Amino acid sequence: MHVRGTVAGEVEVRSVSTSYGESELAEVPLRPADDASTARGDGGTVAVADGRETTTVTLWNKWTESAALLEPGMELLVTNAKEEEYRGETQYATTGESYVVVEPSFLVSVTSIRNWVECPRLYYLNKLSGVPLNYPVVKGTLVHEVFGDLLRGRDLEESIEARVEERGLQLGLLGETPEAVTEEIRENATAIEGWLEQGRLTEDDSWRSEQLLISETFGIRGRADAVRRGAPVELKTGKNLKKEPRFKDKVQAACYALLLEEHGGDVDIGTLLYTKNSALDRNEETGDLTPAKEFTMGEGLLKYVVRLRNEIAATEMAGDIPTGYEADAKCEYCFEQDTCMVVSGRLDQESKAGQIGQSLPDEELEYFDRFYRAIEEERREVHREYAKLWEQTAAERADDDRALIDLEFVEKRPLEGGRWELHARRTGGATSKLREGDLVLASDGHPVRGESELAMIERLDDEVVLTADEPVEVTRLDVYPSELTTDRLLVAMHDALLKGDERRKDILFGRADPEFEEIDETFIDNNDRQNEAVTKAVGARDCALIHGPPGTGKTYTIARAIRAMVERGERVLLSAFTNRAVDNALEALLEQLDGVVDTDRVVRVGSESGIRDDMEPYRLERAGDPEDRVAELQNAQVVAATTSTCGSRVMKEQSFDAALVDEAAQLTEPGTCAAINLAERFVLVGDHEQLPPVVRAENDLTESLFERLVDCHPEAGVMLDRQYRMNQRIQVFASNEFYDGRLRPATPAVAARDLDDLEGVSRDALPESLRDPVSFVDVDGDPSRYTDSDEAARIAELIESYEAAGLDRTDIGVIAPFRAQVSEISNHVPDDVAVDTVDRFQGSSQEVIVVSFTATGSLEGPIFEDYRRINVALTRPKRALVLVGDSTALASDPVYERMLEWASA
DNA sequence: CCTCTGCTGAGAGGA
Repeated sequence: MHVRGTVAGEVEVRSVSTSYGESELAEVPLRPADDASTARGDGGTVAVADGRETTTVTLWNKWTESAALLEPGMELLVTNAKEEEYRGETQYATTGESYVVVEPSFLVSVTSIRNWVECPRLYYLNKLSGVPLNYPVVKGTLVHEVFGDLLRGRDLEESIEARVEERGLQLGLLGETPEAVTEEIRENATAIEGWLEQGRLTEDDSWRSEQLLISETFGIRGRADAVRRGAPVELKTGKNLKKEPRFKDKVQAACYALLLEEHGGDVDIGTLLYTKNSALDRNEETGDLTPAKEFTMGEGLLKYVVRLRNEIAATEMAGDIPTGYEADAKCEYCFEQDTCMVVSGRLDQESKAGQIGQSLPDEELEYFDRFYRAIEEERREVHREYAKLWEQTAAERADDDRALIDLEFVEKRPLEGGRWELHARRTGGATSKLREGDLVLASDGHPVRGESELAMIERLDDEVVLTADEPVEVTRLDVYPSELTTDRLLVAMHDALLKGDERRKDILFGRADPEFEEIDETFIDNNDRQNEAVTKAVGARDCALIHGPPGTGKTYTIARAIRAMVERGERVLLSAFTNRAVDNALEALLEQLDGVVDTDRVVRVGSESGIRDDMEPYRLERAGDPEDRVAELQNAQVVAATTSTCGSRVMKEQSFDAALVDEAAQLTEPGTCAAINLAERFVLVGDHEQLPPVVRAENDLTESLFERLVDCHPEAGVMLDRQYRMNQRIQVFASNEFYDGRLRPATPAVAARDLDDLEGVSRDALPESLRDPVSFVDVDGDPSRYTDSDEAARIAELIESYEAAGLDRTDIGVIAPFRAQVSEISNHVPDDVAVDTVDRFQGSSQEVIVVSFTATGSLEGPIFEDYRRINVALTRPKRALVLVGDSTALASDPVYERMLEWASA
């Protein structure tokens, strides 16, 4: 039986004498995890400390190593345990068949285990500083891709040509030619092909390539290069003339064996394929001509791998930093020795390799610590998402919008290159977070336990079209939780602190004040603050901060500033958190650059699905001739990309004179660093009175660098104060409440904006209660929590009134706080009315906005407590704003009460 | 209690 629970106290390891001799054991007090105990904990009716709640699990011998990692509160799983009666109590103990898994829901990747077994410090450094673009790695990846193609039956030459072409940009940045790369890949691939051919002649092989595997029991995930007759085959690009595979390679294969075991296999053979071994390299001991080395994986190795995995999970849960002493690796043979010593020295960390260099100042060490912890907390949240793949039922996943269940499989079509196109039909109208271009887990029923594969969503309407390596008969799609963003945040912070220049850090840490060059030029002649903002941005030696409240033309200001920089011959990076914001800013910039710079010197970097269709002509194609690809990027005077893409290997090779970051108040500090790390100077543009960064955990990431710097260096900031969007009556509340009354209409025409200005619209045709630019409609609250159907019905009537007065439905937007209410309203109103959450409305505007407050009783709840959300909602309309809600509930909060007074005036 | 965008990935190798 399996025992699972939470460690309920301190664990001690001791020795005992048994009939087999001296043995080690650890007695772990465990509070079993079962549904009953969870329910009781919630209700609080049964004391948690109740003795009967806790049992004891005895871990024997080698498993005591894992026991020593345990802290109270950690999760523990013991498989195949035996039940024992001791003094009238039921206890458990490991058996010869047992595995002990620490924090099983923390999925450790196979690569992590492989790095860790070499040296835990190597694992840490890899996580902290990432792997830069280098040729051996790109070549390795290419050989793997070709291997996969061969297994899927693709022609060798065709595969090599296509794969090299796909990586044109990377190869170009590395200065490689297609011919030289092709030649090298061919050498490795020939070894593979020969070996495959041998197999085909002698036995009936069954193959599967590139399989993504997740084990909920062992807490491991990874992607096997290939599986042959149920056993893992691991491909290596290097040479190995020894008799045995390298130990870390064995460990890697053993990880896949564990993963395969959970998926119904029973494997004890692993194959390592060293593809640089050629026929000429006859092994002296064995006489081998083949690149393949088979080895037997004993139970001991598999258990050892799980113990390694436990060390990683425990370290991550505790937030510890490895020192290298955990391993008996020899530092002098390590490729990363120098890096390791520098990082240890700069961050003042204990390390087996020793430290070199001067430690960072205390405030930087403290900063590193704080943000390292915050980012790792985010990472653990991503891991919680993985765990939900098996902890939640399909229906729960669907309710959380994280899965589409009930798909009907239609067909699979083979694609060129051995991949597959999968078609399925949606049988319900369920919503989900999934979008076209997303990478998902496509399964025939369960994302972990069933047949499952990583797939790309090509189309998502009534029919779902996916592409994948294997032909899964897909009936369900799950969001695939990715650590990529977290990885990049950590690397960005590392680069800012350890690679950033000293002057930059003086500014970031408030040790020096930003300086500005005198500029005697007028850029914008009808708006002083905009002109000042451009002047500051252009003249900044370090940084400038532009605070742009709603409708104040910050996008235009950015575009004008970039044009001025480009005219001075500078190379500029344009960035923002979302693809939408990047494309908006780029659109405005292209207008400014018309006639100033060739459009082929403006490049948009990002994925095809992320970039808006009309910006596609500017998108940097990754595939093609290396020289061409790299020229397009290097010659670009303006490069536009999301901050996340700025952290990619390709972008990290680029450098700029200036970085302009739009919507900077929505970015975490490390997120902002990913962009500004690439430039000499930076300009942040945003509004910290609107929505803050989206983070999973509450921590230091919730305050943006923009907001912190506005406080720290007010002299570097400019606030745009004239808005071009709202009728004056609409603007008043936001101006007073959020901008100290400093926001005002840019022109009398803006101030007087009215529905009557629109063609065919007559304000007098509206019911009297809606004739004012701001109106309030009182609705008795519906007691349900996140929806209000009365309110939705009332909103539908309001829309009819506006339509009757001549307004086009596409000029109306409806904003609600909850997604549930958004879909409730969508069911009541015609399709061409835009209905969305506040968060998604940020950055856009409409002629008429209707806000559904969906609040009853009290306004408790984070959604209402963050007033920045109301600021966004109330500042979207140009000519008319209608607030719909329960006045009693709204009046219970002073800010909302003031809002009511204003709306009803 | 809620809001929710990014990312192809995970692993590529060198004594």
